[in-house]
Amino acid sequence: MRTSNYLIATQKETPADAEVVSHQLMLRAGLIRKLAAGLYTWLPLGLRVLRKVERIVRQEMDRTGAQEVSMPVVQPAELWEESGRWEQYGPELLRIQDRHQRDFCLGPTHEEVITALVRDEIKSYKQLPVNLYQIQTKVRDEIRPRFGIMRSREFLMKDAYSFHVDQASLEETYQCMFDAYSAIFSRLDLEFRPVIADTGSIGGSGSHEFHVLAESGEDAIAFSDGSDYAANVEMAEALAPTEPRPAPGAQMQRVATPGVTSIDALAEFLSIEPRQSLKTLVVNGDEGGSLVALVLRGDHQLNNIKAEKLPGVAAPLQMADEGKVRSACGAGFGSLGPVGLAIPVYVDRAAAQLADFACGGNEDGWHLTGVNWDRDCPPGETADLREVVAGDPSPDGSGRLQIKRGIEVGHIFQLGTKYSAAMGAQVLDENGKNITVTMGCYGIGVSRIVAAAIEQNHDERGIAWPQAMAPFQLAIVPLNMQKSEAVAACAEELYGKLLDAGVDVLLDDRNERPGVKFADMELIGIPHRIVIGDRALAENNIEYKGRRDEDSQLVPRDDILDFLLSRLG
RNA sequence: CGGUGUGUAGCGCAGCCUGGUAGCGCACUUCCUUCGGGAGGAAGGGGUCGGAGGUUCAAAUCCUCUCACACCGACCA
Repeated sequence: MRTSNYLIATQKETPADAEVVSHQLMLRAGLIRKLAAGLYTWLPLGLRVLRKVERIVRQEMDRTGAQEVSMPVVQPAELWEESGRWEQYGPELLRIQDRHQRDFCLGPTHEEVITALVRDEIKSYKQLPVNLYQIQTKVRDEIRPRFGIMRSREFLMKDAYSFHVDQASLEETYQCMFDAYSAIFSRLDLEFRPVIADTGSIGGSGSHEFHVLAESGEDAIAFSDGSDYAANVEMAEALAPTEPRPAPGAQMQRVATPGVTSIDALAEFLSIEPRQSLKTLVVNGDEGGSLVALVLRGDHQLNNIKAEKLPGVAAPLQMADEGKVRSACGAGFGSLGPVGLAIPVYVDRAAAQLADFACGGNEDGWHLTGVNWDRDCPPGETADLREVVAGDPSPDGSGRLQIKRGIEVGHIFQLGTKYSAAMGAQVLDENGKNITVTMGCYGIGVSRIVAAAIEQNHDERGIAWPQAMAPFQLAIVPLNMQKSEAVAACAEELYGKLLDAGVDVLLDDRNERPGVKFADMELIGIPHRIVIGDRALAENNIEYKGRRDEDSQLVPRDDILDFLLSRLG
């Protein structure tokens, strides 16, 4: 490709509304342009990157024996009503009507469509297992699109769905997908980790997320420093303290605390550490109007996922209305505590371990100090409620947890029969009896990978693509090409030979000054660059520089082709 | 959805407080010079100032409504 007739839409200035590096660089390097909130046009250069990622994903999926299909983006409401998700999915499901006022949605995912397909097409256990996938635009009307392509309302996703006669077959394919995902992210040269993930309302054991590690990641991941345990923090169990609870050492006292409604304020008021106090959160119960109290140590944070799985607690988790709390507990937020509380109480394991603690007095403006479980109030039911923190013991018993941030780029999931049962996807088994098929689903955020790769691979001059996803592998930068016949001839000759060798090469034949060309090629992130100029050419040399190299090196003109081909692999 | 903030040329911004017919840098077009790290000069093109309504002789500027976008929050006891 020649830059003279290629859309190089680079910008010197960073658009004001781009927050994270990948978003800024994607705009500056001319990979994408915003159309509306969370909606982006892919420019030629960006699309090349996207296609390269897509190609690797497709190759690895095909290698596992999965078969590619293509399903409609527009899906009829009836299918979603069958699965129950027309009601359940919420406003993220972008709903539309056709000219006959029939309801449709734009697919955020394709479980319904694929299950309907398999229900109609697959009748015998002999046809299973089967794994079908597509690489297609998904639509989710996100509450808050963010970070450019990272959380957008339209995005490119690889989604695969497997169908099985039993759990054992599902687990086999699941492992196969796990391995394929690892191969994909390795080929893309990304630093990633598979982590144990939440299975949501579906339950079951099998779900992993694949995270690319990056500071700007929206998810927190907990790792053990003593084993290969890794989990999304929302899933990481906070183990019960091993030491027994200390014996009570203080008397319970009622203390006036006017205006003190937060743990920090309480700790300061009483001159204690937050970890010596309790916070009491009230959430909606699963029966109309019921409330449940959740008690945590003052310095700990509630884990919503853990909380909403507790019996009696409404899912999704919802904080109770303050008015209802006041009438049920006698005080508003900020003055609540477990002593004398008339609603069901769950106590976090760490909170249950405290003695002589401070907590709200269930009376506005009053707290209690020197409180002890059993003696002063019933210990309620103990549960794991809190978010793990760095330094906690690893749930697998070896090592301590570290917390890092990650960008979720893949998710694999053992679905079981949630959709097949709801939609009646059955096959005949070897005894001629109908059985409901067991399903797995496997997603990769193809467009998100592009942003994640930039988060991991950039410097002050721009993007530094991993080789496998660079829009072009090599840039040829001829200097003063319009005047110097020697430079032009050499550049054209090399360009032709590299094209013949199958290299993705970009010839910068614009009539621009050298600085402009260098800056553009670096911003765009092309991994390899050669410069052809009269000066070096007079010595029969050509200059080479890798995108991450400090300095350039001279290579004899006769050797340059071999030199480059060996570098490019 | 709540809070905060921003909408003026493709991008980045000034002008608004104190109303008087719109400006700067980059980018773009033409010409000359320059040509190894985002060149210099000259001459140009491009904006109904997000939209609607109001006040006024006069509105980018003041008032009302509205739309869009961004960031923060939705973990608070």
